[in-house]
Amino acid sequence: MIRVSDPSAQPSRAEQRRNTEARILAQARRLFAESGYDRTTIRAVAAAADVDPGLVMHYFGSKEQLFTRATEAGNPPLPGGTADQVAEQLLDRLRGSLTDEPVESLAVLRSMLTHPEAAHEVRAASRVYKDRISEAIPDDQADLRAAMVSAVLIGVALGRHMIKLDHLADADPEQIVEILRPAIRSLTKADD
Amino acid sequence: MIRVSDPSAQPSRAEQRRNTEARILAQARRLFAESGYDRTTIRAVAAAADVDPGLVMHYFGSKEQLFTRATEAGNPPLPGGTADQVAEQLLDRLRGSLTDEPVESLAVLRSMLTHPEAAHEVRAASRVYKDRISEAIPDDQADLRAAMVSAVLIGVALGRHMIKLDHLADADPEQIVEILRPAIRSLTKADD
DNA sequence: GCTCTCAGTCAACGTCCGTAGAATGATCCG
DNA sequence: CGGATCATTCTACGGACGTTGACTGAGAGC
Repeated sequence: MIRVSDPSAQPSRAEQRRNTEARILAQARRLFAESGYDRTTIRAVAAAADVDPGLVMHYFGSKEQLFTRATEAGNPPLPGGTADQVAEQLLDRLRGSLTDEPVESLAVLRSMLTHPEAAHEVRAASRVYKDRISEAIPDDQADLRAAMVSAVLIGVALGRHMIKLDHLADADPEQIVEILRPAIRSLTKADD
Repeated sequence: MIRVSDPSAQPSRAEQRRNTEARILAQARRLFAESGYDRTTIRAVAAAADVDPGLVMHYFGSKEQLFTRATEAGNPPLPGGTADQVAEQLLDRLRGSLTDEPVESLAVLRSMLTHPEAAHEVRAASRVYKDRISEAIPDDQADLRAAMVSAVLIGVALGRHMIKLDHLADADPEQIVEILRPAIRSLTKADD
């Protein structure tokens, strides 16, 4: 009997550990996204994962490292291209984040104003955009424009998912994208 | 001798209380803006104001009420007008917030992702914008567009003051306003 | 001058937190 | 079968927090 490939078999010890670890990580992501770093306690994560708090420490070392593990995912880099192509790629990203909310991103966003490491991750993610945008628009303002694109996208995601601004929280994602398209295009174009 | 009008006189008891209260409020604003609601402790505020923690409770009742008092200020309502006029008023507001950072607003912004009441205050402030924008553009998308304007402005303020995005954190305010103008105008215009 | 008021201090409470370390018991391997 | 390994739990420490209530002492009003 081959344990690894038999789904009906009882899990091996290694499997069980992976399962437990994954369960803890999933609950950690959820709680970090809902409540942010400070208000999420290791005890609460452990309870949600039906596990002892000590086990969370045993596996992840500290709350800080748990947060790091829970939020590491990395948005894939943009393909790049012309200014208009980049703008459209950014709008695609936005559309995605408006519908199926990636929970790792929400955990980072929720904590970025009070937890320095979360803010650092946001800055790092923003640089990914910057590089593509700066390539596409050969302007001496390109870097600033790129940063403002990030700021705008962050603002819209925040307004929808966390602050829950009236009319934005429950609007049709496609409509949001349509309204925002000219704004993004104006930011990713040199001069005016 | 008229106590009230003589600045060299020792402060009356009432004056002294007002001074102390103001000192506590100023430090509370500063710390809430720097660290957010959760990470700001009453003990820290009291220490910064050179006062006993019990006194803060005595004057403000609770940490929650201290936060409310520290963040109440209210941005004045927009004058209103045509779509382009409203857009220009919004950009003026932005320019202001990019330079002399009103500390009450920063306290609210810093806490809005983790403290429900702060988020509520942001939603309330956003409605002020919404009303003027909706007046200016007779579109059935007006409410959504207004919310997105708020989201964009919040995103830029956040990116500059709190996340400190590269190139945005130390850019010239006027340049930011210029770059953002077409984007805001595209949002405050019906159709496209 | 004698109360009364009130700004301000002090010490303590109960609670919750992150974390440490010993204990337990099932599983793995030789 | 027997010992090593390791997933998991239990108990507890030390510190920080919001909040409370008793206390002190200087000014205000009569």
